[in-house]
Amino acid sequence: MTLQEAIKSSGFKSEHQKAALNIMYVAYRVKTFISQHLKQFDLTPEQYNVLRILKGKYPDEMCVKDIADRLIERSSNVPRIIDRLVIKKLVRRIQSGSDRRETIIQITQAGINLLIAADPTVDDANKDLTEMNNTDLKTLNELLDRYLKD
Amino acid sequence: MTLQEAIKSSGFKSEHQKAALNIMYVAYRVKTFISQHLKQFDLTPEQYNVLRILKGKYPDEMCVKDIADRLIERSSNVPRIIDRLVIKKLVRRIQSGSDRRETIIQITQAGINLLIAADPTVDDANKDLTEMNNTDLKTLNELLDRYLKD
DNA sequence: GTGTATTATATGTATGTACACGCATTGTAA
DNA sequence: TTACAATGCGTGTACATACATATAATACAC
Repeated sequence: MTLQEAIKSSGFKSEHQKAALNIMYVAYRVKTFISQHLKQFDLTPEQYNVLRILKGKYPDEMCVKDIADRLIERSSNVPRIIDRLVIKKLVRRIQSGSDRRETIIQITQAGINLLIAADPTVDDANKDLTEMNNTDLKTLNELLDRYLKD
Repeated sequence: MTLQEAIKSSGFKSEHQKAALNIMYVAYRVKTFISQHLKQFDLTPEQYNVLRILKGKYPDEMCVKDIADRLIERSSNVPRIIDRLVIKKLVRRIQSGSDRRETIIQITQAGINLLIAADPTVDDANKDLTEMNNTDLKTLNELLDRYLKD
């Protein structure tokens, strides 16, 4: 379903306006799709992303700020996402020794195991989203890389 | 800033994965940018979209479902967005006569005036987001239109 | 016409966001 | 050293989301 069909409208003021709406529409669909596939693991996309970042650095330690810097959404709310991961025992909070302002976040073995189970599902979901061939995907990525000014 | 710079990573498993992350990253930046420009009008992007849909049909009447069908996010929460617009006297709720399950939502003159003030700002913001020329924007839109399977 | 399914709207809960702020700690300049 | 600025983390509030559910009204099968 294209943007026009989705919002029952085809009157766009400009390619600029259509592009902005189009990007947000496709992103919404992508996020929803991934979210549905993560549900079986009782993870939200945000929780999954935090876990993925932690596993990527494992066994290196990361503090809250390190995680926030690697998130797509520059969330000021990483502590609350971590709260929920701690409750599920997927990560641990440890007071840093070197800088006592920092909280070190460690992924637990349970967190690693959950990611090992979830990752193939997410990879498959990313591929199932689209039938686009690799050439077109590359072009799309290049255009998206150039879309934002700064 | 490209996706790689933003998330301090360049290791993508595939063009599929990069495209999904890229779309969500650019969408996040677009939404944040528009949101900042709407702040001066005390509107969230969601509230702005609902108002814009109502003005687009004005003076035709719309019920809650009609609005939801035209939103990019297929929100089940249009009633709560309308709650906030009613408090600001930008829209009115009216019980439908033809089908008493429906609630007719009318944009008020204050709502129309606010949109008249806000629309040029949003249009400018859409253009300020990017330096991309119209040819590339068209290509981007075509690729986005083809990205999703269904 | 009656009973049941469907539809339109609203609401409760958990989760997420932006923004503002508070607190403790660290860095730095006088 | 001491005062002040900056940093890292957490939290309060308003707003938004998904999902499940509730309620009322309508549609439909029989």
